[in-house]
Formats: sequence, structure tokens, C-alpha cells
Amino acid sequence: MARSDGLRERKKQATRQALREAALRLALERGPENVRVDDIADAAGVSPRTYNNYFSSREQAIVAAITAERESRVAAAVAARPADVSLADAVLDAVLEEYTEPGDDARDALLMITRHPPLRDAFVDATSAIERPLADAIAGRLGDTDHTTAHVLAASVAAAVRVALERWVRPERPSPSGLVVPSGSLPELLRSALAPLRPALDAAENRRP
Amino acid sequence: MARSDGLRERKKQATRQALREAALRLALERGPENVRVDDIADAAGVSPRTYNNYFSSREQAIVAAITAERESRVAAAVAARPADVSLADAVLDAVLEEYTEPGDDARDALLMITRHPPLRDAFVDATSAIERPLADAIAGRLGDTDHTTAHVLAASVAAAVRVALERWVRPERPSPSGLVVPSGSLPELLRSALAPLRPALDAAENRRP
DNA sequence: GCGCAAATTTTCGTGTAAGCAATTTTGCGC
DNA sequence: GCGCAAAATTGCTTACACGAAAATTTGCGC
Repeated sequence: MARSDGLRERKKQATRQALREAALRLALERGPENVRVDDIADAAGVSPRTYNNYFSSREQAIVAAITAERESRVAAAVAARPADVSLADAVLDAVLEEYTEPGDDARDALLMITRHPPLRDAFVDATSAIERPLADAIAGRLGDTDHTTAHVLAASVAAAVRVALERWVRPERPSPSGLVVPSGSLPELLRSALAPLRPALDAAENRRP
Repeated sequence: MARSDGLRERKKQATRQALREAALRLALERGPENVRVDDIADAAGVSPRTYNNYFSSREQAIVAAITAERESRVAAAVAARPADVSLADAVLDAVLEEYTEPGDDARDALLMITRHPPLRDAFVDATSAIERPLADAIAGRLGDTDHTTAHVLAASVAAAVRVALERWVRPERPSPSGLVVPSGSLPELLRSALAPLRPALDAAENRRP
């Protein structure tokens, strides 16, 4: 049971998609503050209680319209790199590829997210969702032995991405040392956040039997 | 203003401590499910709203009785290691020192935590609190240049600790590959979770000017 | 001590997350 | 098609998180 291509599963995905799209649309129209959960549920044609079966916070639903499926795509991208590419490069490329936004319709959504702290938090928090699929992808490349290492590396990559996203969406705050670092472009931030992890990725790969 | 030793600050800490101790005591007496936020507030002699000014969930308050001040202690322990100790060793030692539980009065509290999923989650989530102080401590050892690297390394260490804690508190679930990995002792788990990060810590340290 | 400004606590109100049990829908073997 | 078991949706209820503004407490210069 629970086949991944059954009608049941597709309907669930459709409901989830309807909910997050309705949430984003309403938030863009009225501003996130003026969107009630009941409105989202109404717009998606389900009961408020069902809405809550899919998302555990209003912010999560809005943000999900941007981050949807990102988790599995990152993992798939890592797994898809040729075997002769180093793990570090595979991860870096995959992350850059997935987090470089198409920027057309997501542009104003991202603007809204950065302007509303609760949405910012939900957006950054969504990063941790890549952890589990990424751990599997890394484990696959490392030869499936030592699942702990793969898990730790995936968690570290997710943490680095989170750090980069934080610097990207937060208005720069004056540091106690006086100097405020200008937040560069997202690819730039991702590169420099992931760079310190490269030695760890290389070492894990080379210790592979 | 906002002196760290004023009466005001001490009262705040006292209130915080009263709240988390009341939360833990009531949870142990009645079981976490039978503790209302109002009860905790009553027991601590403050209004329910004040309780919420200190903790943003009931689970957080209960768990805080175990994890209190851990964040700053880890950071202080890292900063306290002699300068000729490698960064990786300093971090590993500091983490092991702080996360090896005294185990006397915390024993039954931890038992309760492991038996209640919401508490488990809060307990594991509390790990991320070490991130910020640890980043400062690491930055101090690295010479204060490149705050990004320090931040990423701290976040990775926190993530690794989180992975270790997860494996420790979760009842082992049968993996799809059939074999269930036995959850070892906590120091053991912490060591193996932090091991993959050692190359990254070494590299950051050696690249220091 | 006095009094003012800042910080903290409280009261009040609103919207929300989630448990539970009843109901409807779906999948599947016959 | 039929019907049954599993799964999803729904209504109902409860406890809760949090914003705003009023009230209280603290710090500090005088």
C-alpha cells in the first residue's frame, strides 16, 4: 500500500499545492498579516482543519510556495553528478543550481519574505528539509558505509546554506566590531559559506574504501 | 544601561530559573501532558503571559531545566583551552565535557524526555542555541578574521551534536537496509559525529595568517 | 529621598495549532 | 459493480502563542 503514484498520493500533492499557492497569492494580494488561515482553506476548497493537516503554521504554507520540492531536487542533483566529480564539487554545484532563483515570479514573493520577519524565519527554517534527502545522496556517493558521516556532512551543508540565506535575507546589522559586512549576491554567499566544509567533504570521500 | 550584574538582570534570571524549575518539577510529578502553562506560571508566581515572555513553548521550559546555560558554557570552555591545543581538539573536548551529563538528578528527567516525542524534539532543538556563542569563541581562536567561516563551523558543530543527540534519544528504528545500528554511549556518539568535521576545523585553523 | 525614563510585568483580546471522534473518500480484491 | 479496510477530511473543543496597551517596577541622576 501507499504507492507513490496512486490517485491518493496525487490528490494529496494537489491539495498541498493548492494550499501553498492560495497562501502565497493571498499573502501577495493583502499582505501576510491580513491573511487568515480560514481564507487560505477557503481559497483551496478545504476545511481549515485540513489546512492544518498539511502545514503547521501559516508562514510555512506561504514560504512553501517558493521552497516546494527543493529538498528532493537538491538531493537528486547531487546524485546526478558524474562519478568522477568530487563530492565537494557535486554538492556545491547542486546547491548553487537549486538556490539560484529563476527570479521572475519568485522575485516579489522573496521581496515580501524579506520584509516580514516571521516569513524570513520560516524561509530560513525550510532549509533543514534538505538534510535527510541530501544525507541519502551523500551516502550513495560515499558507498553507503558509515551513514553517520553522511548524515553529519548533510547537516553541515544544510547549516552552511542556512547561514548564507540568513545573511542574504536579513538586513545587515551593525556588528559590535563596528564594521558591517555587505551582503553579497546569493551565489557568492553560498560559495563562501560552503567553502569551509570542502576539506571535510574531501576527507570523507578519500577515506572511502 | 543594561548592566549584566544589576538587580534587574538578576531578577530576570531568577524568574527564568523559577519557571524552568517549576516546569520540570510539575512535569515529573504529573507527566508532561498534565501540566498546563497556567500551572507553571502559578507555581513560579508570575502571570501566564510573563511565562510566555521567557519561553515560547511548554516543552522549551521543561527542557531548559536540563540544558540551561549550556550554550555559554560550551563557548567558554572552547575559549578556555590553551592556545597550543588545536581548534578541533578544543571543540571536541569542550563539547564532550559539557554534554556528558552528571546523571544524578538529570537521570529521570532525561528518561521522561526520551519517552515523550514533543520533549525529545525540544531537547534536540535546544542544541542550536550553542551556535552563536560558539561562533564567537571560534572566531576568537581563528583571529577574528573571516567571521563567515567561524559561523559556518559553529553551525556545523551544532548540527553534528544534534545528529548525535538524535541518535541517542530516539528509540532505534529499523532501517530499510534491515540492520539497526545500536545507539552507543553519548560520548561515543559525539566523537563519531564530530570526527568528520575535524578536517574542516584543521583547515580553517591552518589557513589562519 | 525625588522623580523621570526605561524596562518589565500584567491584562485583554485575537488567531491558531492540535487531539479526538465521526464521517467521507479511496484503493483494491473479489 | 460490491464491499471492506485503510486513509483522509471534517467539526468540535481545548490550550496556547503573541500583539498591543496599561500598569508596575527598576535604575539613576539630582
